[in-house]
Amino acid sequence: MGRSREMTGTCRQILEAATVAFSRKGFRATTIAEICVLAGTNLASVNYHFGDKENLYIEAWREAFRRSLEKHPPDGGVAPDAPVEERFRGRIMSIMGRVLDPECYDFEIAHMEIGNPTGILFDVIHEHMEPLDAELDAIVRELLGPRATAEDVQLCSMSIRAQCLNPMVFSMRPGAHEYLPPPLPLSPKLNLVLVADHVIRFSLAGIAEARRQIESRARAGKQPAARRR
Amino acid sequence: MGRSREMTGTCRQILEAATVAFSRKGFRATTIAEICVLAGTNLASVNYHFGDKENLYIEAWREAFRRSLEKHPPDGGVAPDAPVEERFRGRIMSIMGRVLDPECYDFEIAHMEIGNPTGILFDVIHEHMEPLDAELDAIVRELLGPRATAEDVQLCSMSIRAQCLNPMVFSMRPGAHEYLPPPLPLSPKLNLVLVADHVIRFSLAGIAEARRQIESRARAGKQPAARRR
DNA sequence: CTGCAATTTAAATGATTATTTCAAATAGCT
DNA sequence: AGCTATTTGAAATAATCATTTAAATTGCAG
Repeated sequence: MGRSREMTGTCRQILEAATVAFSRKGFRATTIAEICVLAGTNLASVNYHFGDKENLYIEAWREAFRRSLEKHPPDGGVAPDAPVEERFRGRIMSIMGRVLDPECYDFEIAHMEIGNPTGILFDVIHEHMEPLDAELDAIVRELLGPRATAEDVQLCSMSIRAQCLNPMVFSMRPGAHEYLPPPLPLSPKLNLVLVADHVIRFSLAGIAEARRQIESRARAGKQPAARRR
Repeated sequence: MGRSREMTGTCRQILEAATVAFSRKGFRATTIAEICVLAGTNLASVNYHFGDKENLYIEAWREAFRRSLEKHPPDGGVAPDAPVEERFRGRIMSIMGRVLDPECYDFEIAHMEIGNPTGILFDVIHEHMEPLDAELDAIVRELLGPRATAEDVQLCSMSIRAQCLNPMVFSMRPGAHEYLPPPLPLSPKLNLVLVADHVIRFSLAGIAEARRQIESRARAGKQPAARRR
């Protein structure tokens, strides 16, 4: 079968163009024609190599995710036996790195999909993201101490993720305004390390406070004749 | 001129249908036909009463914002001379109320606009939101103490807003799954008071930590022969 | 009750835009 | 040279919508 074991030039160019295009405009607003122009290939190439647009969408997200994690390992390069605060820092740096890195498209595509759902991507995203989410949750649980309930963990994880994903919600990625029509009202010049450091300190303080509350709640519920709420 | 001083039945019905429709699918994906079906009016009624779709979009957001604030006053019902923590709590309750209340559409429409910008709404949104944003910033500044820089305030405000808006990003508003195709992976049963209380405690702790850092930074920069970083 | 202006209606206009397919051309390999 | 994988350009196919128009209707003032 000639060349093309996997990923001949055209194929790869389409894939890369697709990740960019889908991350900017989402599935519906992106046209195959646009992708092909960006990829420098013929209009028919997408259907030839990927069958249809939906399949390309899935493959593009897979590829974006793979490359994103390759560049920003989820543990942030921190050893698994490092102190929990260090492991926490590593995770946040990794997530925010992926969110803010203009070469990473996985979160952007996922965000577009959530904002204007097609349903095409939910299985793939869930399958790939869940393990990472669970690992972050485990670290948060560790920080909250042994008395933390699942709900405690969920609330704190929510606060943390919200902060990490926020720059994406407001299109504050570097270069975003080159393709986004109107200059958005709030767009501080942000610097990964500055923001990530802030998020880490802010969140560790929030978690410590939650832990205090959890432990005082546990004390109150144990020592005297148990009195709930 | 007959009846219709302002807002005859049809007009109001269109406006209400439009806020709902735009908040669900954004400007582009919403068709005039859809709005008219939802409003129970004729297809031509939008053009007759509002001129065109863009103008309806603007009017719909205006109306959604007005009603949202009417239901959830920005100060959360806390007196202006209350302690700053109380005023902070009031603001958060108000914002999260608006975000999570299924009858409020202002944040949802704004979020759709940000995710898939048309530019049509930016002026109106900015004009209406800025004062409120500034008021929250002022409270954060108060909490951070006199030594806080604009950047300190900005970072903390960002963390707070991120947490408040997060439920919207993940379509966790009550009833969202009735019109959103696929059930999203993470959708905890959330309760306004529970989540808002968490956000308030979490954020106050984060702010307190930031304040500590600001003040130790100020001490370090003053007393000894100034040594930065 | 008449006539006028505001509203509502149904149908059509008109213009656009995109995915997919196809048959022919090309290029690489043996 | 001959086979197969790819690339090409163009066309087929299809699906929509915002907006306009002219006719019908409504409600009120005179």
